[in-house]
Amino acid sequence: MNEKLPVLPTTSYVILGLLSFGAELSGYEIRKWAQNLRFFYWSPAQSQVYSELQRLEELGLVRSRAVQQVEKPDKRLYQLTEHGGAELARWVCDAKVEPTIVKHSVALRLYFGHVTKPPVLIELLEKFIAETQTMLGQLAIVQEAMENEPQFAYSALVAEWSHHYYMAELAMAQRLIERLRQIEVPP
Amino acid sequence: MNEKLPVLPTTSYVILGLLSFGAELSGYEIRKWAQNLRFFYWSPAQSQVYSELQRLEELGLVRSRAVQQVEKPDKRLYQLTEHGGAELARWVCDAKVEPTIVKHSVALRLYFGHVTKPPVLIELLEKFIAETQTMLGQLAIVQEAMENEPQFAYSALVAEWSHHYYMAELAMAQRLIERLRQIEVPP
DNA sequence: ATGGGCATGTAACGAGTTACATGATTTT
DNA sequence: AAAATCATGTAACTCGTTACATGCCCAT
Repeated sequence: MNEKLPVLPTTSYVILGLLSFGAELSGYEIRKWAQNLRFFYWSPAQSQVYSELQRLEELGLVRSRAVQQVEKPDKRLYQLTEHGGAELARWVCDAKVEPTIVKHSVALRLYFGHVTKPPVLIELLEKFIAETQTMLGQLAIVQEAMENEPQFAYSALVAEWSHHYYMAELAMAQRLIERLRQIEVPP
Repeated sequence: MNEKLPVLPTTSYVILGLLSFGAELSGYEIRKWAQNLRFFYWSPAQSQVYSELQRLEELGLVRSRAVQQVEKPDKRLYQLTEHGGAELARWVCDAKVEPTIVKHSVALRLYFGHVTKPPVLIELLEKFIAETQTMLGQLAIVQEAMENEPQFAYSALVAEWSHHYYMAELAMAQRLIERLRQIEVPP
């Protein structure tokens, strides 16, 4: 088995990683957890999670068992195999550092700011600030749930990283609004 | 024409936006310019740019003309149509603020830090710092080229935003290394 | 003469989304 | 009674990448 493991997309490692915390998880649970990573890693669609799980099982990186539940729809619980754990560790340790992918549509729209007027851009940045504050609020909830849980020490570290990132975004958006106001007045 | 314009991917607006600076551009030039946006907006593959241009022309948002060159391969130069300019302005002003997509594979690997040991993670963060410094260097070159060019005032603003972002990433990675060193020693 | 930059494009594939379908349970 | 949550999955599609193919110019 897996003599020549195909190159897996990062989404696969997200799934392997979540299973590495030890709990047996359903596709549904993996999906919900993956959404909490959206602060630093865009989470895939629900259907993507299920198809990735199928592939990972075919590759022998995860194993599953069906659970018949009383008065609830059937569940399939997944866990990491030895191969899966080894492959995850290999990826975390040895994979080369890829540049971070950012798709910042607000920055992009500001880049094309000449097609409109500063007040419109200020409004855009104000909406962005509101969005960012919402994200910070959601992040705080996730952070609270991890407090003093030693198994989530690294998760907490990354959450803190995200927190700083969103705070910096907030500060920068506010500074840009100030700048745009200065342009707005003179002519 | 375009009574019902399909929903366009952001990549389309990147192309329309670059053409909105006024110059007639070839696919090749658009691609090269788009790469300078990678600091805040991941640039698409070369083949993607060409196929997007074809679609935009079919939709009447851009117009092209072939240029026969002496002793050089033929060139096709694109420019924005009125429709294209209007659609771009509509997008910049009216499109709703989508959450920023981030795919931070280093943060993700740190999140799964429990599968390895702190020294490995420190090494990972050091590589990340080196990568980030490279990005800052490349950004500085782009920034220099825009200095005192009034048509690129907004571009310069966004470049500054990116600069702050990478500086914050640098600071955070350094802080995380300190933290990991503290974990490393005691047990 | 070898490699890099200019210039365009196609074919095949994989990643990822949207929408749909089903059905039970729990909460409002 | 309606809406949200739990739970899984398929089908159709688009986005985007990789690899390939071509050919000329320019610098070393």
